[in-house]
Amino acid sequence: MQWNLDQLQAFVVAVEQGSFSAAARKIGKAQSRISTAIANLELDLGFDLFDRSNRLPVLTEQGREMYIDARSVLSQCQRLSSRASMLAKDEAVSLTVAIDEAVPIEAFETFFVDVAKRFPELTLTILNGAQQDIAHWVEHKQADIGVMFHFAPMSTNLDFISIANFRQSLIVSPTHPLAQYKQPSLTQLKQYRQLVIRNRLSGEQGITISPTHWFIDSYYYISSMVSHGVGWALVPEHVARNDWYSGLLTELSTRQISGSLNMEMGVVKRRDKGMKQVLAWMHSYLDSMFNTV
Amino acid sequence: MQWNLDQLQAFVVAVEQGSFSAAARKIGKAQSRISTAIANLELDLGFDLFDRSNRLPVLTEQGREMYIDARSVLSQCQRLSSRASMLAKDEAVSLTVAIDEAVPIEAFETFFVDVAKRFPELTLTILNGAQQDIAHWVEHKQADIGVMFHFAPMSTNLDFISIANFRQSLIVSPTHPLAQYKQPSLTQLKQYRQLVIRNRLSGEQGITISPTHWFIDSYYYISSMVSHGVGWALVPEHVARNDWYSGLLTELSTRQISGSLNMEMGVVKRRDKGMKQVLAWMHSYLDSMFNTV
DNA sequence: ACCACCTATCCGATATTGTTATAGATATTA
DNA sequence: TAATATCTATAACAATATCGGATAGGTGGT
Repeated sequence: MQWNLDQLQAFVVAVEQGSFSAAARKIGKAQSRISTAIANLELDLGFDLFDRSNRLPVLTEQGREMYIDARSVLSQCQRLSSRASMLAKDEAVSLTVAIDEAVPIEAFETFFVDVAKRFPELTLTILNGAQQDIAHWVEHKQADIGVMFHFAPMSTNLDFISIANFRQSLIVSPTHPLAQYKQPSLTQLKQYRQLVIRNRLSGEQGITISPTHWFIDSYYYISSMVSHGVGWALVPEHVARNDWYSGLLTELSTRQISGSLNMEMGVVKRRDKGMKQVLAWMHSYLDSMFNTV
Repeated sequence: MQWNLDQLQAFVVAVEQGSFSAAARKIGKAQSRISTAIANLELDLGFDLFDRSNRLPVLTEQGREMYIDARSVLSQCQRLSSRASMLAKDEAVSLTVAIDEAVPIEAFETFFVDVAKRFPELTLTILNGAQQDIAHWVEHKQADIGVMFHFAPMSTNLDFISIANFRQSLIVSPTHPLAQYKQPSLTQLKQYRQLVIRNRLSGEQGITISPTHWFIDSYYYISSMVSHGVGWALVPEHVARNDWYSGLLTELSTRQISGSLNMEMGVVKRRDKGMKQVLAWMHSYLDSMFNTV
């Protein structure tokens, strides 16, 4: 392999322009350069790329194959260049987004499509983890940005920007004693076991009402256990919605529960990391996605 | 973009070897070349790739990104080179296989996996078509090789190499009058409409027994019409097998039908096309796949 | 302090690449 | 058929880049 990119470019442009002279004009070099470049390339590859028996060169069968490969090499080079110029402007070219598994992922499908459209060269990595992993990943630089729920203040290294509120649902199994009450009172709730979300790492935890309660670190485990009659729980509305429909869970009124039942969903990022263009764009996108509709 | 492949190679090898000197030894060039190559590359990209404050150079954050891109450019180049050397040896680098839709495709899954293993640089295209399309595609160079059934002699331009025999099944709908007989006689069969396969282009056709018959150009249309009680038909065993199980079709004995009920499945290729290595390999593979087990 | 090994830079010889000019070939047009 | 325009290939020569070797300066380990 001694051929070089100039030869490849000469070849590709010649194919696309249909003649060596036209290619030379297009690139802005002397015609002889195209001619010799392609001749050398052919010498190096070991076969002819063009059939020159006619006035205009026409691709040989092998040339047609090489054209495909040459174009793909050049487009890889272009990708390298464009990513390099992003880096030169101190812009990010790869980004890891960590999303709480309890966040409704459907809401982000169009988001990711739009990211791909807006930043075609961006290498995006998506991590999906339990509640407690998200902030941890962001804080320890395994993720650039995270989307998660929270109740309590974050580590001081992290910025939390709220982008949406979710109502919490009070759920029980249809066979649970509480299921007979449409609007259970606090006293009634306190008689039964409550399953409470609790962040394994930070210790951050949800609203605790009943004196008998278990802490669990995943909303999905919680709703599964609730459906088996282990107790009652407060979970984000969408987490349990599928199970209402299938009859595994019943939703009860939360009117008797004092205090805010809203959970914030938001974006976390490291405080020390600059708000690069991509991050800024993502944030304003998510903000308008959830807050203006 | 004025950087070149030598610079990228110097960069990549330097990363992998951990030092410029080691990279120079590895490539077999003077150390100064690596040093200047990388310096020029950095100058061109607009940022440093290595942090040289320590004894050994260590990748910067941007360098880490560029390393990924550089490696992918070089591997594309390698692909181009290896495909070029195939072409120089007059070997095929891309191949189109056309497969009759009536051929059981499951039989070819491991085949394609093995092709990919044996010829990693091969660009494979698979066409799936009705009976009559296959030979046509191969004859008109839209496919290099075809897998199909046949009864009658082929065009003289085509080689047919038999690789397997399939039994034909006699099928009727469970509600069809013939379904009451386990072993229908020829006389009985002649009383009802037969659905016969017929190649739209070549006119090649299957065994015709009943004086009242329709010609249809797809086995799947045939078995679908048979299941609706339109008539009876002879089709390759596997085409109808799913429908036996689901009760849509009944198979009857073919003992009373004289003549061969075997269909040949085989490989077609143009007679004028040389048996390149890939084709030879494919043929012997398919041969042993069907004939030695 | 010494040694081994590293990177950056300078230097002269060499090779490559680039331009211009020209010759031969092939379509188009009058 | 002859003139014209346009194409490719190649020679001649200038500009530039690349080559290996030598050297200077730095760093880490003994």
